[in-house]
Amino acid sequence: MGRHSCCYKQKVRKGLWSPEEDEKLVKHITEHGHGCWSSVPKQAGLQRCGKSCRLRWINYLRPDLKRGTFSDQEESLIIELHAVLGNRWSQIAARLPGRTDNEIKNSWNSCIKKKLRQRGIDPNSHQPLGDLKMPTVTPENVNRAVAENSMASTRLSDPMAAFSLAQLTFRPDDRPHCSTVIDRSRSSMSKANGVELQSSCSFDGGILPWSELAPDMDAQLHLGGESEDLKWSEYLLGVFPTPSASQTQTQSQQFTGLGAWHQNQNQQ
DNA sequence: AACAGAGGCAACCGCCGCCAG
DNA sequence: ACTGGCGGCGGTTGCCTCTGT
Repeated sequence: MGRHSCCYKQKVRKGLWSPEEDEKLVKHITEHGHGCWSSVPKQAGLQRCGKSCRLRWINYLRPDLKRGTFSDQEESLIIELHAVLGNRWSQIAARLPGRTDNEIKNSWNSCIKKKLRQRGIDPNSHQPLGDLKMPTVTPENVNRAVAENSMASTRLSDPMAAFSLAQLTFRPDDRPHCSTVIDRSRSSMSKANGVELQSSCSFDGGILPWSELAPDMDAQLHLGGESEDLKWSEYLLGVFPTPSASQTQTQSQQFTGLGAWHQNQNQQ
């Protein structure tokens, strides 16, 4: 249990991914798809375990990632979804196109929780701190609500409506800046983007279409926050070719900053 | 300028569920 | 029915950067 067999078979590298490793993984998946993750490291020439490759791809190399600061709408949405789904980050991520469960989880733990407490809201129960009269949003409650609604074609709209969530949303004016700054010098920052995949990279793991869950927020989500956010794809455009361009360039041309990474590695 | 503490974030660990043999 | 392999998930860790002194 735990560690997969592939991790025992060969000596696998750990720690931050180098640009070369990213390049190899992107190249392999772009050309062949990931298929069986456990075989990806070998086929791609990586000394990593399959799980590590999968994680790296899903969280950083996937071309449809948005990255950058969470918009107010996204943060509010995360809070609302967390009130209903709890720590089911993958399901929450499924409602936020371009966001990963890891990113949302990190944001929740480092940023959003703090903000909720500052507002006098318990991030676990989503109720005012010290207010014990209100029914608590527990996993049991959520499960019950979800189960009840799943009877009718697995819709979650009612559980969402069952909880009064207006109190949980942030006002845009007083939010402390919660930034995910793209640091170009950081060694492990992936440089991949704009790669068209054969394999699916859509958010299809959700339990129902986003439009069914909160149809009117869908538009807001795509409009909000874009202007101030440094979009991952935009950042990467400078160092990584667009899909059309990538087909005519060698992969080695698509990555920059190798020197910085080597320097970093040497320092260690 | 140097240091210490806090915060952010990438990656790993361990567990679970599914599925094929 | 059982077992092992694998994908997926959530929790946690540890490194790096930032910020305050």
